[in-house]
Amino acid sequence: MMAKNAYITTAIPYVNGAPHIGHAIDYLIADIWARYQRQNGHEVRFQVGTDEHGNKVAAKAAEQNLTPQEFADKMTQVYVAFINKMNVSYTDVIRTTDPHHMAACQYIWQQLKPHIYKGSYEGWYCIGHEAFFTDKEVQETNGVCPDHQQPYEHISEENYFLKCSDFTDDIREAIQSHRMEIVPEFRAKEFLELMKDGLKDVSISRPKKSLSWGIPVPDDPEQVMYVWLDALANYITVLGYPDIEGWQSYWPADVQVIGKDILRFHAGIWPPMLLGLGLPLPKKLLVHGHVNSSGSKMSKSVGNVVDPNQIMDEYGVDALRYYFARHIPTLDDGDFTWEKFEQAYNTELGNDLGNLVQRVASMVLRYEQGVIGDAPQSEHDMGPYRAKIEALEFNGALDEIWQAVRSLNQYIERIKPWEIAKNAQKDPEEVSHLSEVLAYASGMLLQISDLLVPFMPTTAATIRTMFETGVVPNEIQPLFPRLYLHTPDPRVKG
RNA sequence: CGCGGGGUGGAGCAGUCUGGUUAGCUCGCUUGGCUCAUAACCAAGAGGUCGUAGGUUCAAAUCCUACCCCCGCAACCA
Repeated sequence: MMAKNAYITTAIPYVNGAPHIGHAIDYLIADIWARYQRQNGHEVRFQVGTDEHGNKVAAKAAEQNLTPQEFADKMTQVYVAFINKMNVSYTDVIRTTDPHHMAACQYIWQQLKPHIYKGSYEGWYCIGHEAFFTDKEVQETNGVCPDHQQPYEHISEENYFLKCSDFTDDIREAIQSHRMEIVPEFRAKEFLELMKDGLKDVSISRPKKSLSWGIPVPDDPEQVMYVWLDALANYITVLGYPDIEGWQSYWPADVQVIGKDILRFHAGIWPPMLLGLGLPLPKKLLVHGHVNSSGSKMSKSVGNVVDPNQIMDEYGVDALRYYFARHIPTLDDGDFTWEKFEQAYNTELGNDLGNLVQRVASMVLRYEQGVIGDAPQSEHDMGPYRAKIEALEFNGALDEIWQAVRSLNQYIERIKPWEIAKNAQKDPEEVSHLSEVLAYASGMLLQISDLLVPFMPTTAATIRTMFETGVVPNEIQPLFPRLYLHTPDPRVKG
């Protein structure tokens, strides 16, 4: 069978702030999917990137006495370093300031011209910022810009608009028929409800005087592209659209991973763009939830923001990947607390998995001098695991892996290799029995390690190298040593 | 009557569409067992008016009605 091409995308973060847990979830979900597909022989293209235009970036750059490009370069490095640290197996990095991307956006604009018209955009404008603010922001600040101590003005200006409304019926049909499936289902319902009166046209440009840092609109030097067209286009420009051969073999994307906050743009603006270009719609939009902290939203003012870098520094990448993959439901909101995290780390990673690996390895060392014998290949039923992954419920797939971990622990308890070892001193037949049992256990661990590959690639590799050569190395380090950095250590009395 | 999601033992969830064995699972807790292992592992147990009140039915967490509570969203928030 020929390897099938597969394409998965992540939302490109706006570089005016540092990477946070929301981004981490995005990358992690996409990476799990990508690694799973590769394991199954697919050729995977996996895009990450950064969104770098706009006034906020220009303003931040000015604060630091940098040009917008210099600032964006710096922030992109921060993001790429973060993505690497998470061990994300991306294949492409797209930057909205890439010359090819910018040229492609201008091409896209030209192609979309039949669906673009000039209109006026009304909104709340701050002269100090030279920018518009949303109703929400205006409301929250009681109509006065906190930075400039000036009331927002309600003004209107000339903009180009994309006629999303032209595509309402088509898109509704695509969602309902699952030609563009929105997962989970309730998000699809939510969006269909939102668009029931038709998609709204969206402003896709700003006058140059109010938005300087952006891609120029073709044939109109007074206008600059606003974020939507610029940022959303990345999903195809990164593949080479329109002029670099090869993009056709990856578009439409199999899965586009997004957060629930940006569903409306990916379901209401992006598809009209694609249809306007005559391109097929993505097959799936995977909408994940948000991560709360102790039940409430993470916010700087509440002071409950958790830095994913800290988690990785303290417990390692795979511990972060594990917690967010298993304890944050893939398709819904979840909760992070240090207590929950450390609990999961110590019990599930340390006691269940880590200790299991350790006990098997040490028995092979102690009873077999490290040499793993032969055993009939046993197959744990992978059906439920696969079903969960196909359904994009990665937390459920991890539950299945832990079933396997548990049953191996039970098996060892039932067979009691340490007793066989005692008997083997008198009864030579027990020698081969013991060898068989430990070989079976080692085989199970190899299988578990395969199942872990998409989720915890480093751990999976460690387990594999430990058992696959047939000789267990003498030095065994605990996979997940117990850590009590944020909760009291129960081993310490008093 | 804006829209959506949800209320199941201490915590997190499954089960609800297609009513029907003792309401399942993970974590925590208690007790027991074991000793290969990271104070780990295994077993048993305690703990639940399935949000509230009605209704349908031989039978409801599951279907119907009303109500209460929590959480998101409410179009340019990258």
